Amino acid sequence: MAAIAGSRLDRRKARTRAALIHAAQTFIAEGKTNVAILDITQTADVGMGSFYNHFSSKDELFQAAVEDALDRHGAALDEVTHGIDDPADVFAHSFRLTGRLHRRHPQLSKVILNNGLGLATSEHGLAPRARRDIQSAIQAGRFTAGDAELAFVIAAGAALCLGQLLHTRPDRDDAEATDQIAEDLLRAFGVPADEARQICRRPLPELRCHLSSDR
Amino acid sequence: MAAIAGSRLDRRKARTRAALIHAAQTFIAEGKTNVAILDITQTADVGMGSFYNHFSSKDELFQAAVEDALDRHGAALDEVTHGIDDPADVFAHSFRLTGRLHRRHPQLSKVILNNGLGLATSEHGLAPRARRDIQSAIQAGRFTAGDAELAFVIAAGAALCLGQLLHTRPDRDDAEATDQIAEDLLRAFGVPADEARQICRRPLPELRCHLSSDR
DNA sequence: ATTATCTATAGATCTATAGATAATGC
DNA sequence: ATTATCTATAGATCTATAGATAATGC
Repeated sequence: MAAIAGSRLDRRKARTRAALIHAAQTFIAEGKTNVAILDITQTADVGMGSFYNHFSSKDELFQAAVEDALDRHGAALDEVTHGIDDPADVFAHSFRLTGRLHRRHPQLSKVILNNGLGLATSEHGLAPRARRDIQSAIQAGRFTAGDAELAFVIAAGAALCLGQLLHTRPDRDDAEATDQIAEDLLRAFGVPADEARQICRRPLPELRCHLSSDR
Repeated sequence: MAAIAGSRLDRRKARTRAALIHAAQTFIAEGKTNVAILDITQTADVGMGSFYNHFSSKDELFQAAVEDALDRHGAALDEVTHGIDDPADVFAHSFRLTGRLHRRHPQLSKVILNNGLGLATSEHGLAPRARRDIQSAIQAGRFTAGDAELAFVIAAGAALCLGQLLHTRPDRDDAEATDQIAEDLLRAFGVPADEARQICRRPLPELRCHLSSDR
């Protein structure tokens, strides 16, 4: 929509790069990380030679593809938590949105899940935000947990495994399961039960964009 | 030690297979799943042709290697929980042993972690045992959690992310962090705080064998 | 005699680049 | 004139097997 910065040449280049990243995400989501570079460029509808204008190896592309997915997720999180002051509430909103991601944006979700525990150590996406929120909540006295890092371990692990569950059990209600776990986590971190319940029942705003690599 | 079943020929075959699996685990633990089959057979000190006597593709070998790691872990869990009746206690022992695995048997741990969320859906290793224990504990009234599957999601996620943490933060005390999370989980599942604390402070027996693929 | 292993390699596949073409800038 | 793209391919790499050798069974 709005013209992206740079010359037309820059935009063309960005388009090719985006096509490669999108193709890579398609393969990652399918668990096919052994595809030939030619397969990727064909899926991206781009000449084989163009690949090396942007990435010097398949690994570099895949890393960029995961980072792109995490950044989309991160942008969605920022949007949904914008303007919320209570860090416990921010944390809960982020977790609940993440839980809804898996069904609504399965490709994005699968790229993140396929990266596995990389999520927990990444500086993009959910991890840095959850760390920040947990620390803030502890400092503000909203969480009584003693060790922010251990609280993060529990939350990040639950977010990942929940995603896995929602993909392997299509019969389960995603919002219900997600909100239940969010509530459990708040309680585990020291939020009173009734308040935890209330926070996790607030309506979640709809998202605008970011999210889909199939935009 | 004790003679393994079968003829000498069978034992020779088993030795070759084990060498291939062990080599595969070495590479998986390093995150190198793109190695050539020749690299694997050389690491296993086995002829290239022998590979196809045992596996029809690299993928098949890697799957077997992960399964072997999970089974070793599972055998260790069974040993450490043998004779314990209270399912909450069995669960806690399993979790606490798993936490100690990462530093004591880093290769085994890394094979499991590298498999990522596959742990949660596998029928080998921790997952089936944790499911069983959580269900038993709920039925026995030891856990008050309403949904065994969601409790499992939280526990499995925590076990995985904890492993990741213990590898990326060598300064952290592994037993302390593990036992703290185990205690948090018991409380989250409805065990009274003082009892949860007590369970997670019991001494853990030393293990005999299984565990190391570097035996 | 049978079975598993090893060595060596044909053929398939993939990577990375060279050189040609097309699009944009000025 | 410059920059990005495309096509085509040389050379590297890998897979899967054929055929030879070694170990075990009887």
